[in-house]
Amino acid sequence: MNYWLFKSEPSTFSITDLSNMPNKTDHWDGVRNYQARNFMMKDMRKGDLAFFYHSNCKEPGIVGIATIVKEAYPDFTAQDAKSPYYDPKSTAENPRWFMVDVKYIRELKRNITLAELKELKELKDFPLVRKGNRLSIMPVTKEDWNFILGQEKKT
DNA sequence: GCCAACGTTGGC
DNA sequence: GCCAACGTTGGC
Repeated sequence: MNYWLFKSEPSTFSITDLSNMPNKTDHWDGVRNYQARNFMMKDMRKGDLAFFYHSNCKEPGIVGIATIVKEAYPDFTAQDAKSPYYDPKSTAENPRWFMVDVKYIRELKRNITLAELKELKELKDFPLVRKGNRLSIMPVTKEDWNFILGQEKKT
């Protein structure tokens, strides 16, 4: 089993939005980055766990946990000319972009903020805290996953 | 709102 | 295949 981190802007789609979806499940559309896509296609499996990260907001940080309930399949928003994620180069016959379905598990007891994660020397190799990192989906090692979850109880 | 960092595009 | 120009991300 693998661990992940998913970024989302809460003004677009927050952890609360996910928890309010029917069956607390939604498709994770709009990934338009090859590296993120390749992670989804190659390594992401049903049952994997993911941190839900709020980006581009007042207090960026990890706010919850979700799980993968459906493995990579073509992102239909790429073929919808009205969608902001439309990509004419992605066709039904030869889809370029993929998505997975994720289900809400729980919110963390508190927001583990980016500022805080940056302070932790144990996480200095964690991709999220590296300068200029723009990956919207990234792998998390088991060690980092457990270490970060251990921060939840601290104040 | 600013701007550094980064990925993509397209001319050559 | 190089690389300048451009658009986007996302912290601050």
